[in-house]
Amino acid sequence: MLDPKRVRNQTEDIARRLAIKHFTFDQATFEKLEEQRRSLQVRTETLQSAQNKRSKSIGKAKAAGEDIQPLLDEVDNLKSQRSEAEDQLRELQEELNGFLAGIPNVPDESVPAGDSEEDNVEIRKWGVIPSFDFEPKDHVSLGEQLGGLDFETATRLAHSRFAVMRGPVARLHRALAQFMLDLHTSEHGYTEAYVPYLVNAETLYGTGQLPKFEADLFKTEGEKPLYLIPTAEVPATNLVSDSILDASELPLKLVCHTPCFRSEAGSYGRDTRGMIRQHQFDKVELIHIVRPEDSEATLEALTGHAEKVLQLLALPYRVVQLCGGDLGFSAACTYDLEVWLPGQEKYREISSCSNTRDFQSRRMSARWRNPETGKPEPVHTLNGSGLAVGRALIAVLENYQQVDGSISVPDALKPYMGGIERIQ
RNA sequence: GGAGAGGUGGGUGAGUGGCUGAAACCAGCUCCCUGCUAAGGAGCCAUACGCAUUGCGCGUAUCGAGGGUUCGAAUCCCUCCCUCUCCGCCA
Repeated sequence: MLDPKRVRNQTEDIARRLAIKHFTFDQATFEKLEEQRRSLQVRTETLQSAQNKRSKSIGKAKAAGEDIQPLLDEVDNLKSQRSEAEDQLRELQEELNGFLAGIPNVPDESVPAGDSEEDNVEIRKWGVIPSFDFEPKDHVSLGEQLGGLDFETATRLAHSRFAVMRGPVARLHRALAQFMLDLHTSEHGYTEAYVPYLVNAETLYGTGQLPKFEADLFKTEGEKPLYLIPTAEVPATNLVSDSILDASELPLKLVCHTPCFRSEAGSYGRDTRGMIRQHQFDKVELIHIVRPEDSEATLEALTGHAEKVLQLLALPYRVVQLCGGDLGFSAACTYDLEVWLPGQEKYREISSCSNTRDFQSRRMSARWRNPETGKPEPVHTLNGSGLAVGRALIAVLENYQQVDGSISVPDALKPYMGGIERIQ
């Protein structure tokens, strides 16, 4: 949610920057709604105030033994006017809220213009792209050959876009998650958190998935529906919703390993082969809750923490800054980490690190008490994958493959593999 | 799932229809006193929105949530949610 005051005062600037995100801000509608809201609110409150005054004087008049009938009549009249104004105000308020809730976050000035992935800007590269003296396979053939990746059975049990893992490959998957969790907690100062995998609509509203992106979510049946989380960002960021944090509690750094569930509506035909794009995948998520003045530097640090995972796994990658057209709804600025996949001979996204500034914190009412003003002010929230576990598994399989189709275990993962040095 | 008890400000906790946005205490903040420590004294101390901003400010809403009764609700009624205790069930 954008700050309504800011939208009012800097309308032109907001509209210009939202255009970079390919969002057309309907200034006329906003101004009309805002003006109506204001006059209705004043009217309602004035009537309410008058009514309250009469009601109070009734008590006094009664105690003094005076005739209260004239006052009662007056209140009756005020009341009908007020409830009419109230109904109009409520209706308008809902319309205005709906309008504001649908506006994406304003991108930072640093965000490059562009329409899609193609226009993202490469910031840096790390590592050496491995050269094979044989034709490298992709993870699907490698996984099937090892008996560790099974998509057919998963489809029988559930649906397409699910995977079954077995044996050392399943263990490698677990090892990756454990390794990431240990790295972030012991080297990068994160606190581990375990959170619900099913959340309610309010929680999803807080981080920005609702109301606009319900189609991407799995929803449970029932009187009070719950949704499977599409990322740990949702429950983990909402840990601070509806609260006022003390300055001494910031920054809050959380790491969270969860499965993620995405319906991937609208992605038919994309990455249908293999486990690049699944309905269910694991992710280790990094969350920062910070003071506003710290969020820019924090995004750099957060991205560095995710990069460290790839560096320790010796997987070549590059960092790109997302262009306006590729930026997510809640993000003001995003860096994607793209890992090299020899099977595709391409860099593919393995992490996305975003600064949402006060966009999510306003929606979920997460504030801190600023010692300088003594007032509660919205915190800044950031999130980043550190990393997507399924895609990390793909990257390890493809980059560490040997000529015979076996996989040598990366040094960093050996402590987690119970003595297995090679998967074959 | 069944029975009972309860949800009030950062915390404890008073408050059964008007003078209660809410006593008191604790924590916190400011000032005074004090050689240090300890103790003491005075005051401040919820949030959101709006109006006015030359300045003190003023208004509305909020006592788990929503609805109702009433001129007037933290207080009465209804529904829901949550917490605790006991029972059942289970990991």
